[in-house]
Amino acid sequence: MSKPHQPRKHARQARARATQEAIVEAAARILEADGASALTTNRIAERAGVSIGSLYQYFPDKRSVIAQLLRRERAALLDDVRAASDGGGDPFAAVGALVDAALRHQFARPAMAMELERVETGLAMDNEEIALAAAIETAIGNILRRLDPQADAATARDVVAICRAIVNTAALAGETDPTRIRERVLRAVIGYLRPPAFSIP
Amino acid sequence: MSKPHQPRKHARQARARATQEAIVEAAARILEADGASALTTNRIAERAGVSIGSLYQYFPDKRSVIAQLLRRERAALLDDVRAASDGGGDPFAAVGALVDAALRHQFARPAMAMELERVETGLAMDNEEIALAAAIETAIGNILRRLDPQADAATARDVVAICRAIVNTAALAGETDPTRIRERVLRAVIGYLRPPAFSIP
DNA sequence: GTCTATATAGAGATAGAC
DNA sequence: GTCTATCTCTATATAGAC
Repeated sequence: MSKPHQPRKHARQARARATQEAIVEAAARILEADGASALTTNRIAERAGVSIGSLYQYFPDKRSVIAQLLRRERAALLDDVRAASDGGGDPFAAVGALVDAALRHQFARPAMAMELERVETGLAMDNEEIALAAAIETAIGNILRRLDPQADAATARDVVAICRAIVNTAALAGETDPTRIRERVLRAVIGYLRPPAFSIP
Repeated sequence: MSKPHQPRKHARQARARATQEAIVEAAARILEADGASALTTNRIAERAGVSIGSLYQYFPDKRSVIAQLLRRERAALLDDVRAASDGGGDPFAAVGALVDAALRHQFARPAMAMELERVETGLAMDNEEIALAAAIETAIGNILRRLDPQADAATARDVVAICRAIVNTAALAGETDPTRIRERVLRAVIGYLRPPAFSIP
């Protein structure tokens, strides 16, 4: 059998996927290194090693590049959260695993996560993003209800918000020790979930 | 004595101050109504009822308009926090007053506060802003130490972050009842401050 | 001192050669 | 399919009349 000189269809598709992923990852790296204001289509193309024309071959506009990065990150978080909810029966351990997932997600690339959040707020969510966000909220709610039977959608949102806020603030202030931050996040989350025994004035 | 037909110096200064304030408030209203991406110098001038040329008579560049808005908001928060720390001896009441101050600040104009935060992150702080932020942190730390003697700068940052995060998330999700939100913020903050009696896994 | 008109720069996006 | 060159738009900021 001679060497085929025309790539098969799925080989081309694989190459196309790789290029798409390179573009998305280039956007991630720019966010990480230089922030949201540096995220221009020309820079994305340059960093991805393709021309601006090629970028627009793969994505209809800038927004869709960011949207795909968002989907990628959210899908990874969803996987992590679901894995956390599989862990055994101890409710405290489950919440601990949930916090770990959130921290891992936020701490893997803290600057990127922060800048992506900033960009996200200015973007309308499409259907797939809404579905992912809802799935994450549901999965988190399932875990939280093991500790706090009244936990609802607002509870899940608050817990995510607390995790993000403490990690982002710590990262901005130059903290780098995840265990110290984990301890603080857990205190806030557990305290939030279990109504304190003392009275609130 | 005839009607003076030339304004005195401090009258001119007062007019100038009023124009400056009108420009800053116009920026605030644009953030509130249309978000950070709509905050252009032309729109600020238009909304303030002056021409773009006049805006640049009062501010050297766009950044300094935003900076003055930031200073205005931070100074107001500092006043509120200091007032909260004056209240009597009960540490829980003091923390409650602190949370109320933060909520009042964030809830007075939630959309504006959120968008201003977004803009802020992309801006380098000047000396006056750094001083204000430090003063706020110190004042909060003084209150927190009444409940938690180990409270340090990171503690104060975390508490502010928790307040902001829960309020912003709630506002984004369409919640409007401040008392419900206050209860959740207090649970998270008090839980964060007092190490729980049960063990953390 | 306030305006209109405009210079300048950089963004997103497209056209058309190869 | 990928590139270079470029269009178009909109932003910040300035110039110069009044």
